[in-house]
Amino acid sequence: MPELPEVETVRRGLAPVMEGARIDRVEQRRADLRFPFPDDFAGRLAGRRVTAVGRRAKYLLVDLDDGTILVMHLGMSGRFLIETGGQSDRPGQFHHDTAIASPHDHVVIDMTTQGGGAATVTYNDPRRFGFMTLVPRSEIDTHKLFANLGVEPVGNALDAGYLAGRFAGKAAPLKAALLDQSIVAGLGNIYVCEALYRAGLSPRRAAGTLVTKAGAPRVALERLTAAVRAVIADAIAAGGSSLRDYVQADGSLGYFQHAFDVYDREGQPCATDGCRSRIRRIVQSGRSSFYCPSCQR
DNA sequence: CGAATGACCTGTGAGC
DNA sequence: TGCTCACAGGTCATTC
Repeated sequence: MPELPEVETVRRGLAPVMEGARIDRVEQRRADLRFPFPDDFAGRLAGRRVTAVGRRAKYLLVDLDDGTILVMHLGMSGRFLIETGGQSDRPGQFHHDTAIASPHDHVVIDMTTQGGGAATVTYNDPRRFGFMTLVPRSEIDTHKLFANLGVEPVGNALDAGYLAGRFAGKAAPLKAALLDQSIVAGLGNIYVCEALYRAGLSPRRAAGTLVTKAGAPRVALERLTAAVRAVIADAIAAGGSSLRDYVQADGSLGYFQHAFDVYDREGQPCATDGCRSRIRRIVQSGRSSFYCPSCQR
């Protein structure tokens, strides 16, 4: 899936089209994605005006003028196609009405933008691990999906002291601890691998070893905190990573994948100057971890 | 309780 | 060329 930087990139693509727009019609083409849609999903959206497009962790939050929030998650393969004023971001597709529908276009949202033009946003998701639901604004922090989310890796909430508190006594490997959305919200497999490389820490190292007996962050944890923040910031600045399924909401390609040091680079030379090792792949919690056995301890 | 595993889906690329 | 297999950005339920 899109991890946090990709979701943030999608948010930035959707916001200028959706904010201030009126939803004219929603076509829901199947009863469920990962979860069933709420009852009368399309009906509840029709006629609503969008007041803001936000993000929390990997969730997109579309604020509506009736006090509800359309919550959308992209799963592993979700993406949006945006068409405005006859322009489409799907290659070869010029207008919604004449497009050859993809079998994986699951939700089509027709809108009138703030400027008065027509716009269509189509949600496409081959694997259907994504979902959409509606949550009252007043419940957004206590809702099951959000109540246990950890801090955002951007902004000031993530610091070494916080991570020390969460890692203390943990036997779980750093890879698992960083993927845990209740600790840091929004990290995924790619950026955890990259952050651990930048911090010079093995994905297998126990999280608790980065904390002193007194509960303070060790220097390595300071490095890791900075690495997480930096890799996420760099990826957002690059417009995310475009892998198999993921393209920016405007159809252009993010380019952070060219900046990967370790992810999907098994057998290739380590990028560190003077290091003669090759990147190794291991499986942890059923996911691939890529790392340099020399630089990461 | 924490940690590991399988399940949910389809598509793609590698290897034979 | 066509087949089979491993694997893919994420979570969630189940099991130890």
